[in-house]
Amino acid sequence: MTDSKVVSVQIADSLRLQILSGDLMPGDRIRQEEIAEEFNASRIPVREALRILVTDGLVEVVANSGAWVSGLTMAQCIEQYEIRERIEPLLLRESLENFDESLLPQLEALVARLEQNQDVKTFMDLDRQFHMLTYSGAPEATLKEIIVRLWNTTQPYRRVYTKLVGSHGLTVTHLEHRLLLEAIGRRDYEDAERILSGHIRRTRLALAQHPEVFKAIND
Amino acid sequence: MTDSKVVSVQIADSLRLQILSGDLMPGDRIRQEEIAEEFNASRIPVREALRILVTDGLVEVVANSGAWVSGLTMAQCIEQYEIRERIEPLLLRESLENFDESLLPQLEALVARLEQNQDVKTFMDLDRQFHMLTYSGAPEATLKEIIVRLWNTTQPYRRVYTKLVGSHGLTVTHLEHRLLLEAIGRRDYEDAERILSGHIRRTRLALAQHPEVFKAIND
DNA sequence: TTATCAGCAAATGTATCCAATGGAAATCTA
DNA sequence: TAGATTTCCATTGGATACATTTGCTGATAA
Repeated sequence: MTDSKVVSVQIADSLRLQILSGDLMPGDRIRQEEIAEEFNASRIPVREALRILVTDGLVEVVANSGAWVSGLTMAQCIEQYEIRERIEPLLLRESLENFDESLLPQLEALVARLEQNQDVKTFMDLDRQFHMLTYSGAPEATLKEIIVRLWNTTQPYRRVYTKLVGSHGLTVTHLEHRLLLEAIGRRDYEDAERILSGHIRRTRLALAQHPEVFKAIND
Repeated sequence: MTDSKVVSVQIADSLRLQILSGDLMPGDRIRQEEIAEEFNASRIPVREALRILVTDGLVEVVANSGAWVSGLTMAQCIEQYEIRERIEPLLLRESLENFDESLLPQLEALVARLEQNQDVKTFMDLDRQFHMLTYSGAPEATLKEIIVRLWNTTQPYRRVYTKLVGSHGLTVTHLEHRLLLEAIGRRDYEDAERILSGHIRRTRLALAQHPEVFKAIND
């Protein structure tokens, strides 16, 4: 039932993966017939899939014109970081109030792997896993949905930025992860919130100093 | 083009109005065929419309089962107010940094009409107009979209609550509107942000004291 | 009485076909 | 030649028909 035999959802899942992996980039056009052929399906489920991805913020559909992978201007991307800065600490607190302590070793392991990692793709994956695991105690509601959406729409720019600064541009990131992990271990909600807010804020400021990231993607 | 001859968008607009007006309530089922007949259309554009409304957070679609008007538990509604509390001040600041002074008389007029008004439906309408007008200087981007979505999904509960407390339960609201208007007139961003945050917070706390609002809607 | 299961009806999911839109090349006009 | 107009075609939007799923109903048995 959850493995979703519904074709439209399968197509949406596949396209989502392609976008988040960077296989499809902002601005890329998505033609219904092309995708339909790819999945041996008709265009109907493709259209449903596109609407689902619009809900995720990953695709833009224009009537009688077509669908494109969503892109952000630098101003929009920064705005999304400002939003995250204000609401992710809220999600973290919700999560910590009901947190499963047995997950701490997994968090620790993720931080360790992040520190040793050199590959950009792996970094994106592990970083996301780490933060989402810190949110695992929070209910599956609007707040989490909004935040996942913000992570998704900013992912292409985060990836290019990460590639740009390289692994030794991430030393502060690793320190912040350590701090966050430690605060969570102490169940110090307030400290954790503050660290997380600063973590996002610093990333935002760093991004703001690299307009070339956006020029690179927006052609 | 904006008058949208696209049937799916027309249907979505109509359903959205019905939900926001309280004509359709949370939990109400939406049958594709029924809507299709109503608009002399096939089920295809109805399905598209439902997906659009999912994006708005107004409808939930379950595969192979059906579509319903979205509803919130009390906890979810409160969470949405907490989100608003943190991000609407941000939108307000964005707006005020680029605000059209000539709109001040309109804001003033809306506040005055709100104070004199007795009707619940009119209150919902004017209150929304007032706040949205204070946001009119902000760019049409993710932040505004998120906030409109939060206003939409919480609207049924706000309506029932407003009906419950009656017009003399809104005296503090009117005072807060006055304060907000005055701060905007002075272009005092910081003060405006604080007043708005408190305005939302107070409403959240008031709602939290009336669980019967949610029981009334959730059957 | 309660639980279970087969079968049926109603609603959703998808395929195929046709209509309508919008952009771009091609043609015409001043 | 520049600009406006027309024509054409690729692509999306919608209608009809059919396939699939769901969940109800009622009969049967423990």
